[in-house]
Amino acid sequence: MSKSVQKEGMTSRDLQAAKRRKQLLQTAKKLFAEKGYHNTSTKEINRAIGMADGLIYHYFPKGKLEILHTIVQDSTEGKIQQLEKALKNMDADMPIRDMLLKIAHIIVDNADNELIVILIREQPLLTDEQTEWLTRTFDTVIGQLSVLLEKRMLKGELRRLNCKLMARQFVSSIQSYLIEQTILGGGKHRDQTESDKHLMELIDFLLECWR
Amino acid sequence: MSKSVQKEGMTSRDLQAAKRRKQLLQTAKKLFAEKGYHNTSTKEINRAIGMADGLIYHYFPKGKLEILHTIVQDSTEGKIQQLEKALKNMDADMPIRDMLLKIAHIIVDNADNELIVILIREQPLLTDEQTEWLTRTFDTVIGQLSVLLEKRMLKGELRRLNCKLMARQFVSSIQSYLIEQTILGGGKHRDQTESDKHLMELIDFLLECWR
Amino acid sequence: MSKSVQKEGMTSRDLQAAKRRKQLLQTAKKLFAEKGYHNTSTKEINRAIGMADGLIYHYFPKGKLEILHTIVQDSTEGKIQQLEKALKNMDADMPIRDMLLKIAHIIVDNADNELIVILIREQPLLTDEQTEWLTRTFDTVIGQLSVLLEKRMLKGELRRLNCKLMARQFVSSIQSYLIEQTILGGGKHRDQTESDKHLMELIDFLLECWR
Amino acid sequence: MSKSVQKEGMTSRDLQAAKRRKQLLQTAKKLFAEKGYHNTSTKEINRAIGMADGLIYHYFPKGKLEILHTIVQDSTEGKIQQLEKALKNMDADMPIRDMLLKIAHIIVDNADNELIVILIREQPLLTDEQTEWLTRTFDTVIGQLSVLLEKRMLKGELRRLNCKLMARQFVSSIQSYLIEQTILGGGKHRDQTESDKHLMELIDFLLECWR
DNA sequence: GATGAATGAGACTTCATTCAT
DNA sequence: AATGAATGAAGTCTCATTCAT
Repeated sequence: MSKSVQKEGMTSRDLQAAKRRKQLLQTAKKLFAEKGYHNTSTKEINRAIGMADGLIYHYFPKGKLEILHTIVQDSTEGKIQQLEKALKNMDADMPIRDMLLKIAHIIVDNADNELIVILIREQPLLTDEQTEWLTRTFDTVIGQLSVLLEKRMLKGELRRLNCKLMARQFVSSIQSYLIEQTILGGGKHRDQTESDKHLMELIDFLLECWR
Repeated sequence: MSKSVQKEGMTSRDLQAAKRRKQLLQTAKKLFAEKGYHNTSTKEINRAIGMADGLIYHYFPKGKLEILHTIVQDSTEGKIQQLEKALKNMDADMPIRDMLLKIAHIIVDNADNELIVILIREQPLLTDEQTEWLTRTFDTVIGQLSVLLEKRMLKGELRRLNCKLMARQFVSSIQSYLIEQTILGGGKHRDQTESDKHLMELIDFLLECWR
Repeated sequence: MSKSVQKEGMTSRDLQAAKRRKQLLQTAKKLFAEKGYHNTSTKEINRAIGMADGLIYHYFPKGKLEILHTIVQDSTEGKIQQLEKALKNMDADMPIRDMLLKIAHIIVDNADNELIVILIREQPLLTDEQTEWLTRTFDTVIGQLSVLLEKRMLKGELRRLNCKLMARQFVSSIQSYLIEQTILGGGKHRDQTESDKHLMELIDFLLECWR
Repeated sequence: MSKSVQKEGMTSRDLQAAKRRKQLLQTAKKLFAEKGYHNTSTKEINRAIGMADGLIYHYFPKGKLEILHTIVQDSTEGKIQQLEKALKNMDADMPIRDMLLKIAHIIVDNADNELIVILIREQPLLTDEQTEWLTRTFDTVIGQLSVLLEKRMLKGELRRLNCKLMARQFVSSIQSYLIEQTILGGGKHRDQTESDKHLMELIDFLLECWR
């Protein structure tokens, strides 16, 4: 009876416990992203949610590292599927500019900033499986994206160019944008509108290049 | 009297000391890049170069963090100047493809992989000055590059496009390439030839887009 | 109303509870003997019998130490009486070899191996009363045994020797045998037949010495 | 350059360190024997010798268990050789009573009480090698002792009996004596004279049996 | 310059025990 | 009776740093 799935038949106590666990993960994620895994003590996590020191080992018997792994697992789980599905169901008749914008948003919104920071900064601490996930995600997106671009090319909406490289170019742009916003950006928090404008600018330029 | 510059009048003892210091920095850099700053103990560094535990504070009185800062300082020092100079002296008559390839190589070779990993992973530990260096480097390269591209555009070698965005696109591509090779790549060590081919492919595609 | 004695008028719930309690004691005894008291957590005991963590304090309100004391109490209770009775009722006409063998078996069978390990290893944790039991048992056995041996001596079945020391010699032999089988033996589990043969050999040799 | 062997060329600092290490082992041995391994905290050991908390890991990097293993190693090392040598060099012309007394004293004096308590109580924590040492010691002593007894038998000083079993009987007696003095005896500390008298009594009785 | 013993704060973790449900 | 979340003291261990030699 998985704690995270089974929601019916849970007593209020189970619910409370599930809530604690979730809160613990959220707080740890925030702190890990902010200050780094090694710079965040378990005590600090506990204090942040007003929890007794030992309780962490009730929820995560293998300790602090299990928390990190669980955070990454929970945050990435299903994301490839979501991405693949979204890309697969992309409407072929939608204007290409709208399509690219939509894809960009899916990637950017899907990738929460805290997760990105953790994945990059704490990568040596991740499991092999999780490290592999990073690579696979890129490849998947590029693969499916190049298929979509190819269709547009055949319809004459784009010049005849190497689709794979077009896809890589698109992903590189988004990646740069994300890294700038998370790792390098540090404190600069631009507002949503400005962010959107930046994405739009990127995509319009790409289209100009590809037409 | 900077230890690393002044070479005349050094006794053999001074030379030995300078050698030790250099070795310490190299080893620390390697370990920091491999396992992260917080996961590398000073003891580990000392053991790696067969040095006594206390001696680290002779070379770096402010301790471990000073080592990190020195590594970053030494590794980045003069790099912007080198880049600026290289970009400024770029031959205007060189075929554009060769020019872009040369620039790409300057960036890639300039940026040693260990440094990149450290700059990205340990960014919160860097001094403000060093953090700023990261941003300035990008801006500098993009600025000068866009000037170079504009010249080519005026000569009719490129389509009329936004030069700033072209430059960003170029830098994003290189950045993606570097990140793939360092942070994400993990164990995959491609050989030099394959790396060169990849860079060439990127540039040829960019040129195709821009013409 | 001792839970382990009173069997009539028990509801099925009482029976279930009595069963649990017994199972808990058995499992704890096994684990304490195997890994030591301090190396066995209450959680481990609970998991082993599939019991909730808190329930241990329903059965043993004073906690873990009470379990140890109860194990020792239950295991030793009545054993001196049994021994005394068995020794007292020893048939005076039985061949002396059979008598000694019978006594040896009474001691060995009476002393279950897990109990011996616990008594010796965790002796500092026992109550004073229980510690005293250990000494008294030895003295009792030696005292009564020496009486039995004296009778045989008077009947001319044995040489004229110090009966007390004969008894001690007998007990020492059995003790060595038991310690070899429990503390030192570790993994070596000889079968019953071989064990019996060893005891017989010991006794035949003693008789040879004493005749 | 082994710390415990090389004594020449040691600076006063080395000597001081060696002294500390020895003191640490002695104190830990005493405390482990007194209160048990799990009941003795590292802090307690440190306090007992006025040492800083972390220093234990300078001397024993693998921690508390390494201290126990070192204690057992140091205490047992060379003891078999000593025993074997002493038994081998036993004067064949010495009166048999004196010989047995001497052997008893070698065993008893060789076996320091703290070590015995630790070996028996903490046996599950020992290395396999150390556990094996216990068995081997018994076998060795019994083997050599039975050779010595056989010689006496051939000289007519003893009856014709099974030498191996005689040796076992001797060792069992000593073993019982030791266990009584250490594990079971608890606080009772008899004086040396009384102890000697007890051993003598044991041996005289054995000789009476064997003649 | 060099050594490594010494320090002690603080990290992670375990565990018996309590208690609301 | 039963559950398992909650508690917090205490344990083991790590580590950057200091300092006498």
